Amino acid sequence: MPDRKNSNSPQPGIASDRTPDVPAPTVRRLPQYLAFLQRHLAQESGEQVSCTHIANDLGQTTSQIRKDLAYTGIVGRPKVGYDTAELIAAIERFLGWDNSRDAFMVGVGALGTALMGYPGFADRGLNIVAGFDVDEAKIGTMIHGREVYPIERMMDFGPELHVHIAVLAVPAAAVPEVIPFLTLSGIRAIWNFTGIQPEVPRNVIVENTDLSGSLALLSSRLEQAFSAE
Amino acid sequence: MPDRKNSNSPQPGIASDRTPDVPAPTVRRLPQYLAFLQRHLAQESGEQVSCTHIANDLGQTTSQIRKDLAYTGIVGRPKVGYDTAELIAAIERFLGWDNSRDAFMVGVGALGTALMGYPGFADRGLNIVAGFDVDEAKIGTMIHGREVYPIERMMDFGPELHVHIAVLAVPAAAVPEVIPFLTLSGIRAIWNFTGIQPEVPRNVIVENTDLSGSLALLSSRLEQAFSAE
DNA sequence: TAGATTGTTAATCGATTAACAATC
DNA sequence: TAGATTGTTAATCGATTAACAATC
Repeated sequence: MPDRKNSNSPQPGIASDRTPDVPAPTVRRLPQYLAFLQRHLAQESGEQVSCTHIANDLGQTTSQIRKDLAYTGIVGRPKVGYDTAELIAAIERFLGWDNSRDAFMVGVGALGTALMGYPGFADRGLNIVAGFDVDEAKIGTMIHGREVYPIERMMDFGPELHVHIAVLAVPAAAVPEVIPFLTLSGIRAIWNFTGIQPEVPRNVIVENTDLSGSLALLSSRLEQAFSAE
Repeated sequence: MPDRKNSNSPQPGIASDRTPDVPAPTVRRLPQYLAFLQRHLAQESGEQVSCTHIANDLGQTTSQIRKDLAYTGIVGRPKVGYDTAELIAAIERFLGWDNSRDAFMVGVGALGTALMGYPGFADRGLNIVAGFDVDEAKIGTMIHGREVYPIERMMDFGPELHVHIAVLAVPAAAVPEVIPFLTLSGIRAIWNFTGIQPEVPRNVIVENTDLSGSLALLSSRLEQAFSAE
């Protein structure tokens, strides 16, 4: 049996798939480029942009910028560079940020509440339409204009509203008991802020955002700096 | 001139430095291990733990666990494994999470407010003692028990309270005007949630936590999954 | 045209995984 | 002792950086 895992070799005569296995680090950098390009477009003579330009502003190499941008499918012009508006459109399209998608907030404690008020989500097409919690006291309240429902109701709303994304911000200990509600509601992607890896069916996408990992990096560098004194 | 950059070769006769250049991915994983170990210690017969044990729970390889743990300086015993409590202590010590450190929250909008109410910081020794903002309406209010001051006051409080850490959660556009206040206040480490790379003196540590990078990864995988249907 | 910039291949770098001798 | 697990070195893998021909 041939090992086809991660095969990057294009098969002759067969059109290549839409997304040819873009490295995660590249995808993570795209929003940075996007933010720069939006600032750049607002300036005088910002219609065109070169890799040198982007690299200087973001403190990266031109090689990396060129390689990253190539994944979005955009084509530049030698000597000239890229058309800024076109490049913005290409990145947004690649990320799906040109359409808005609805999502549920699961767990409306301190972090969940904060995230619901964070404009960065809506700016990027992620539209939180409702909150869910197990806490009786929170049910029926409004958070930044969205109502909070008992978690069981997700199984009604999910299929009804065709919502496939959940932002998970419950306490770590509650993760195992909450996950079944998500999977039974038709959720296909979970943005997980709990720090616990949830057990989900293989077709459900989980993206972990772990604040403690970042804090660990900050802490250890600080330790190092102080101990060097 | 010999190239000493990133030299890992220990010099004979000279005691090695405290922190021998631990890879960032390793540091980011340590909090995961810590969380597992704390759960593990609470169980029956959780006094000892092996790499196999940790790897199974977290879905990683034993090689990686062993390598990561070695960086913290802990020594295990063949056949037996590690002493759980000792391993917890070693990781906390490595990260500096065994002492608490004070920090300022700069920018108390939606995200800043949320982060101030997030118990995960205090659990890991990061103690937010005050908030700062430019918005007149917010000054003087209390957020989760901490008062909000005008940003200029940071230059008084920083040196007075010996606070060296700032959590930065102002709008991206406000970053350039806010940074001078931090550096003039004796801030040495910035946990940056703005998505903009701030210009700081070389001795100031900046750790970027960019939610949009994570969202980008989630979005692109979702795009891919939907387009495959 | 001449020169700057792209697109892409090759070289380098660093992290992960595999393997295995040492050890309790 | 026999066998499981550590500590560590070697092999693999993948991302970043460098280099350069193609191009407008």
